[in-house]
Amino acid sequence: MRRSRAFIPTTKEAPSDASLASHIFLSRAGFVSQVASGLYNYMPLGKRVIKKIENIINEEMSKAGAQEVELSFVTPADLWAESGRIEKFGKELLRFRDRKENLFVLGPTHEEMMVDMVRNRVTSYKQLPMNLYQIKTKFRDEARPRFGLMRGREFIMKDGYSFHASEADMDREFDAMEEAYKKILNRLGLDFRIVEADSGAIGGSGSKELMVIAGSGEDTIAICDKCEYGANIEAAVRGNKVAVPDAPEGNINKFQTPNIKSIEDLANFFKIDPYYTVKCVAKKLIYEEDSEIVLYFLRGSDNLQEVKALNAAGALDITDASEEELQELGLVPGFIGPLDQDKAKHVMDIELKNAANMVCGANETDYHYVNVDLSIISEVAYFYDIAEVNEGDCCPKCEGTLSFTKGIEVGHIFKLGTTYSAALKAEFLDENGKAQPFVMGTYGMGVSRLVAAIIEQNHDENGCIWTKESAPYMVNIMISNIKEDAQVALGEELYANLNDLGIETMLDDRKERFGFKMKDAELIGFPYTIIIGKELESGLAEIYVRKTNEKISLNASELVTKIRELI
RNA sequence: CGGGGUGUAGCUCAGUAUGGUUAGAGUACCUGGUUUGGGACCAGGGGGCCGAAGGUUCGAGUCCUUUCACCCCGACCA
Repeated sequence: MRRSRAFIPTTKEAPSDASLASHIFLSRAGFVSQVASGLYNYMPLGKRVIKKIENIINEEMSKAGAQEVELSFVTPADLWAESGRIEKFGKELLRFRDRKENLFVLGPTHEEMMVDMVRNRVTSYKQLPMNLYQIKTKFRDEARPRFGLMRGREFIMKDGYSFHASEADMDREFDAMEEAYKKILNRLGLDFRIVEADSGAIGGSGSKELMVIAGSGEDTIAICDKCEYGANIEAAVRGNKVAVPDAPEGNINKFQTPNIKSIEDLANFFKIDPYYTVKCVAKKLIYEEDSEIVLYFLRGSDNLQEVKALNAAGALDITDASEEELQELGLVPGFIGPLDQDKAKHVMDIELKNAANMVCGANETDYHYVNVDLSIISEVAYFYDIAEVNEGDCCPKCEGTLSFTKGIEVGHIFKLGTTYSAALKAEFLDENGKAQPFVMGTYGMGVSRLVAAIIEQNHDENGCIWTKESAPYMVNIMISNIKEDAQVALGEELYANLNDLGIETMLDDRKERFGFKMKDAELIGFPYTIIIGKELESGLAEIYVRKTNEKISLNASELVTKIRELI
């Protein structure tokens, strides 16, 4: 492509609302333009990057034996009613009626559609397993889209669904997809981590997220410094503490603790480590029909992980409980303890099982118990892992230490089981001629989010730095002075040669000054820029490497060879 | 969905407290000239329903009401 003819509207200034590097540079370099909240146009460069990513996905999916399909974007609301997700998805589903007043939704994900396409067409175990996927625009009417391509309302996603006759076969495919996804991200040149994730309300036996490591990521992940273990903070677990603080000694006793309500005050009052205090976090759990107050007890040194708390109660939603609501139940905020607790349902953190030498509320204003041995209630109480891991905690898999980092979720793979096939009555006949629902897996990867993730991880103060397999063009040939015939001649010659070699090349043939064109090349982020300039008088030219900022000076005749060597 | 903010040229923004000629700057764009290794310079030029609707006024970008859009914090996010 000739730069003089290309539609690449670069700008010196970023849109005022952009704060993230990817958002700023993708806008400034003319890859995307915003249309409305969460809606973006892909201009030629952006479209090329999208295609690059899609091609890699297609190649790896094909190698893994998956077949590409394309499902209708507009989907009948009936299907969503059938699976029960029309309520669950709520306002994120964009609904509308056609001229015949039939209700439709724009697909935010396509489990229902895929199952619908397969049911009654795949009817025998002999046809299984089967893995179908598509790369398609999705629409979720997010309450608050943000960060440019990172979280749009309309976005491009690869979504795949596999159908199996058994759990074991689904597990096998799940692992195969994890491998395929690894290859895709490696080819894109990304630093990523595959982490354990919360399976949430969707159920299933497992889910993993593919996180691109970036400070601007919206997810916190806990990773081990010694092994491969990594998990979303929502799902992270920890190993046993190596060193625990010294325990206070004594017999159980009731102590007056005037106005001592917080863990900090309590620890100071008794001069003990918060590790030996019992914290109570009261939450209101929302279910389909009603709601209730649930008390969560955990060590004073820990914090409640809300997603875990939600899962422990099997509720739809969790919110804070107000003091009034607690008092109505006869609870005394600040002094709530687990002993003789009959006012509200409660959940104990797994670490409190048989914990000794604890200080906890006495369920009475201004009183706490000390030296409590919780083994006295450990037979009857409900224990669940509800604590959020802390930095410095032990890895659950090895001797290592956990630390936190931020990640961008670019993929999520799920073991769905029979959730959707059962709801939509998608069945096959097994060896015994018995009808069984498909055992399913689902595999998502955010294509447009990957574009942003690549730049989040690969940029500097001057602009984008595309990785080799994601770059819109591999080489940019810059003619420094368009009035110098020799420079133009060499540029044209190289342009023709590189194109013949199948190397995607941009020829910057604009009548602009050197600095202007360099800034432009840096902003766009071509991996390599051939600079044809003054030194041509002595037969030399340069190759500028965007990633390292180095300039390699060499004889003009060696340029093509060197480029082929570099790419 | 709660709380806050902003809408003026393609883009970034002045101007609005205190209403008053023809609404400004930078940048981008067009023409001509000079320049050509790090976002050049000179001269000339085009470009605006001041988000929209209603109102107050002799007069509204500026005051009032309504509304829409976008952004930020939070809640939410297979």
